[in-house]
Amino acid sequence: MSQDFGTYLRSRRESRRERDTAFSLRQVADRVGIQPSYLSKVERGDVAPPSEETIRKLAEELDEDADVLLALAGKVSSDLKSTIIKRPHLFSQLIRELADLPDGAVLRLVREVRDGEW
Amino acid sequence: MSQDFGTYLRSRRESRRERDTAFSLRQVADRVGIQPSYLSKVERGDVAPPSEETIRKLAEELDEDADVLLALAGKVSSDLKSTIIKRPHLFSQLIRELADLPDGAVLRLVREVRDGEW
DNA sequence: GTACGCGTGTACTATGTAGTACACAGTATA
DNA sequence: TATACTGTGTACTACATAGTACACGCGTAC
Repeated sequence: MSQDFGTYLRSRRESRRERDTAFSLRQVADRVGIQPSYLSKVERGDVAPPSEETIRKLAEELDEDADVLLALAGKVSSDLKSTIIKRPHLFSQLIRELADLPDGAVLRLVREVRDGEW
Repeated sequence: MSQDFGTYLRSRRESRRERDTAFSLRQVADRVGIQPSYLSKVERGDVAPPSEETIRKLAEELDEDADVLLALAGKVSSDLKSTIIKRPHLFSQLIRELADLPDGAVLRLVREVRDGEW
């Protein structure tokens, strides 16, 4: 499950590398501010996924969705956490209500909230 | 912030104790399966809040809402996390959309989903 | 006046998290 | 054939998490 994270990360990096040699493991690690050996271990799932902060930097570097990358690492963005924590009863209810609904229904809800007057 | 957790826990326990002497710190700790000295430290904010599992037991013991207690401890229920992690893009969007809406609007949404045909 | 239950202080621990530092062998480059 | 860059192996670390174990002094009830 957190093996997925590394595998995905590597595939994304390798993919970018085909067009741009600046996406070697070493150079990405340098730009993100971590040791290449560490990134190597992360990509091979040899160690647990990095911290949220490091994942965010990797996401930006590779032009990926941070929320998705965090999810692959088994984490939830800290801003979402704090939103839930501010009104736990309300948000817990809602999320449990939506847990089993199909994508379409949730998406419709997202749009309704965004467009509608709430 | 996690001082709140202990303070709240103590007040809830003391409150129940007024009517039922079985709610001494020692007895609650015993029933929950932790050391009294540890619960003492938790209630006084001397240590960080316990694990989710222990918080759940405390919530049941004191007849409190687990989500609220977890929130006071700065945590989000793991079942909510995994719901978000399964569809990160969808749920992250939605939660950010709702973050700044007033309680009433979110509540209306909860009800709408529960009652409506979705 | 002692046994009991109470909350608390001190000391310690196992496991997880999030990495660093450095050396190494292989490959490409000049 | 040096040089440079590549990914990786090994060893180590600081800090956080989630507690346990045991002893202590205090008040109360018998």
